[in-house]
Amino acid sequence: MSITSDILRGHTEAIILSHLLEKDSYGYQINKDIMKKTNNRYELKEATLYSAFRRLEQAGSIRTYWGDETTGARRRYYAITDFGRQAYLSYKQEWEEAKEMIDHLLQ
Amino acid sequence: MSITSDILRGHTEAIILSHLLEKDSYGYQINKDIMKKTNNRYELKEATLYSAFRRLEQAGSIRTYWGDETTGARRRYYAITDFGRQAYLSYKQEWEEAKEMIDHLLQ
DNA sequence: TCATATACCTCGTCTGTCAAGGTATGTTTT
DNA sequence: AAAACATACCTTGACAGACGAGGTATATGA
Repeated sequence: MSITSDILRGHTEAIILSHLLEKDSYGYQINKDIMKKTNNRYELKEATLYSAFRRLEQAGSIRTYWGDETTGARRRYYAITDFGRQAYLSYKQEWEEAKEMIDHLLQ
Repeated sequence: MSITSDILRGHTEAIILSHLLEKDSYGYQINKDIMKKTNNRYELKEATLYSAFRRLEQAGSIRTYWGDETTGARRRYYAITDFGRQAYLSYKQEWEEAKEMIDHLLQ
């Protein structure tokens, strides 16, 4: 596992929630968006993505529904819930605190 | 496992290296120093600390020696190597990049 | 027809963290 | 004198998130 992966560990759910704040989306699209947003420096692996979706749904942070595409592969959409919005804010604050702490510990 | 633990995951080695930049130290002291530095908001657990020491030594980032205390419990000191100093700088740069990336992904 | 892109998913492995346990020495409190 | 605490080291086994490797299905373009 690369250092980057370990540094990013634990942020997956927050990254997904942040993405869903704007609008509902589906796995494949979220993956592409994140790659684009980071200029291909970070690719959320599919297995990682789907296991995060499962955790988020179980926690009640997102809900899912099937898209009504009449052509192409079916899409499973994800929507953030009110609980998810709160979780996102909580994550974000934790990140701000952790960031400060790590900065301090690394001088 | 708390969210904080997962966010901090992967920083342990860098935190230790940063600490050893100033002066040689030993496990118990490093642990106390980190707690103090973070106002008790973060405690590096002993098992985590010692497994990090093992990885760092195996990688050649630190070397160890026994202290010459004539009283009290013996202390195993750790010293950063030149390779470790490079590793530290590498970590730090990765952290700066990751930080920017996460900030961007969380908006 | 075959490759590629879109779109979903699962299984098993790896690795850092940590709870729980242990050993030993010295000091302070009861 | 005994018990509790602080200092100091260490190991084992389990957990959980990340991910490599594999799978399924639909549509399009060469």
